Amino acid sequence: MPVITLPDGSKKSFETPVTVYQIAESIGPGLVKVALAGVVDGREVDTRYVVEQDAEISILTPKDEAGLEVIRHSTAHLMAQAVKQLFPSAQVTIGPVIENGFYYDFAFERGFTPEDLEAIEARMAELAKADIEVERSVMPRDEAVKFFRELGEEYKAEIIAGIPGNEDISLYRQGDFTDLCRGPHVPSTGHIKAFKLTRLAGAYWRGDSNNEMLQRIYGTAWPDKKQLKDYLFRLEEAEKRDHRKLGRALDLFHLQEEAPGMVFWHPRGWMVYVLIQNYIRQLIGRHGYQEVNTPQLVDRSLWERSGHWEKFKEDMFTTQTENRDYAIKPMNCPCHIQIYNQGLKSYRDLPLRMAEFGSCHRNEASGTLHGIMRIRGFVQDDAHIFCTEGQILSEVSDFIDLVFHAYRDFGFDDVLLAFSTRPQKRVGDDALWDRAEAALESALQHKGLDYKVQPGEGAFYGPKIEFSLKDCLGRVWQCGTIQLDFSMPGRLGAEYVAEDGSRQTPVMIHRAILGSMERFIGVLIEHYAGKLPLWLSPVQAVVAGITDKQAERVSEIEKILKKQGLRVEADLRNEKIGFKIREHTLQRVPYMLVVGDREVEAGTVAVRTRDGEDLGSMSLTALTEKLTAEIASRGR
RNA sequence: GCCCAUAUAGCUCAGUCGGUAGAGCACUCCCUUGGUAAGGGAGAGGUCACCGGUUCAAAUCCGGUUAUGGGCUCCA
Repeated sequence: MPVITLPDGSKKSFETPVTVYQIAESIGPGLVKVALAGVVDGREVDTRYVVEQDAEISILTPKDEAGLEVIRHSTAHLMAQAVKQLFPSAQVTIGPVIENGFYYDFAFERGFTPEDLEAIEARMAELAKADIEVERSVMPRDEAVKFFRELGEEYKAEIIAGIPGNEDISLYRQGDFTDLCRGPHVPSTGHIKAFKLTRLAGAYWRGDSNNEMLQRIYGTAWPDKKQLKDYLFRLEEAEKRDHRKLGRALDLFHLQEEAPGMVFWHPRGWMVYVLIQNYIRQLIGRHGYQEVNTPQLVDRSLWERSGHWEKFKEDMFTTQTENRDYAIKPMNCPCHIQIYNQGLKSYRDLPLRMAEFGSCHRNEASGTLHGIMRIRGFVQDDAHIFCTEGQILSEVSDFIDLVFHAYRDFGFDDVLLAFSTRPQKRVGDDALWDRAEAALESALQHKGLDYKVQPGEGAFYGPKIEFSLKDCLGRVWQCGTIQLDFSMPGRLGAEYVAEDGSRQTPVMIHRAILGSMERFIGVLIEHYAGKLPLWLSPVQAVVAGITDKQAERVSEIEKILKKQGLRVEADLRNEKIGFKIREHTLQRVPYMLVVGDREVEAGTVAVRTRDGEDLGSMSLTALTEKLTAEIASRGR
């Protein structure tokens, strides 16, 4: 008879086989009400699952991450049930759990409308209220295929056909709706208490753009109404931080129809841009990089030799004169090799680190464009390191330090690493790839860093490490990258003279810290909700008088602070001080320096932060010291 | 590129049944000299994204194009 071990180590023995539900019952009446599923010896099961032998068991409730996933998964089923009731001709396909919610893809002869969504949501609420039991059953594979075929669910039948023949097919039935599913699911629909359908989208069957387009409905689900409300509130917060909104509101940049996917930088935005560039310049200068600049327009033949033409010709902008075809450069590496190739290099020249704020254009598919985060014309903080195989470890290692240092200066402490290996479509033979992958991974291990492996996700010429940072809302942005390339230098004829006088091909390391300047600025804007740290603020302080009596002193202060290298503006408009403060606060200007008769008299300014904090009056010297210290600390 | 939606003043948006367009903010001018998030008044401002169709008549209905938004696919 089963002896059950609970998570706290306590044991309970039962006379006869018991269900997870009964176990919950034996622990306490409160638990029974919230029990969603169980974990038996590490396997998630329904509450109706019968435990016959000794086992370690835990009960999943809405408080557990796994319990919440059960709710979300069951909400997806609930949605599918509602859709089938309202639109019987829709076919169900897949409906997985995703971050914060779920989606379900349907094959339907027309698109769903927002009105449909409301109807579906209303029906879901009814079905949840009816508290319909959810029952699991098992069917042999062929029978299951037949079952779904007869229902007209061709996609489900196709999914089952792909499941190994020896596996049981489990089905979940709730009222008139049956779905193929591994489970577990909530015991009854009444456990689904708080959900909302959030958006409609198209999605390809099996994620393949050659397949038909399905209708996807996204939803979110939570243990209770309060958590749902909190989530919707967080969504609103994210919307307020949207870099496209802030970019306009703070007069940083704009985009317009005549240049899709390309940015018009306004003075304030460009100030941020240049500040970041100068920071990177200074940083990599200390790490032995030399900055270069290369042409925008390069003959097609170079891209053919580099291998880009074959793989990316559809995505490159091209132009021609009388008898030559050019491509606007989509990346900088082939050009950097041209500089390398000028003059014979010695092993003594290596490692040679060549950096460029390389302006690149890629004809990204129209549907992928997004604000300044995903654009067609962008600038990479790019560099290529030419070195020997023996130098890889120290170069990669140094770069990892560089990335972490830079991210911290920008205020990001949480950095995630991913290691990507050889993709299907690639250049270079397998022996090269073996060496490249081993070199990169050993650098990673040498540093003792945690990283995720992404098989097949490498660039076509070599494996890579990607550096992603987490912003204050927990969103992850891939920015930095380091990629080993054992192929392109050889293809483009780069070589050096080794110690023994022989000609050797250098290894090339592609790397970027921020990735695209545009995208990185977009990330910064959203991370800080526009309140850029002082060192990056386009306007660091505004000086304003109470009335125009102080105008002269205000201008004088502006001049003094500017002379000290601070980015200061005077607000001499005929407006009340409250109005000026409101405007500059909304513009996220870090400091307001208010000058009234008292301050003129005392030779001070009254300082107020953009967060509304009153720092009182201080002398210009004290102010400058404070600001200088804050600037020096950057985003740390 | 694919699916769905959207496009009206500088910005954010309203515009009913098809009858030549409206608000708030911003802008200009005037009054106001006011101590920490909006002082008051007046004025100016629109080829309703673009092209075509239906109609006596189109911001409105239909078709196409472009861009934008949400996804999918892609991302050297």
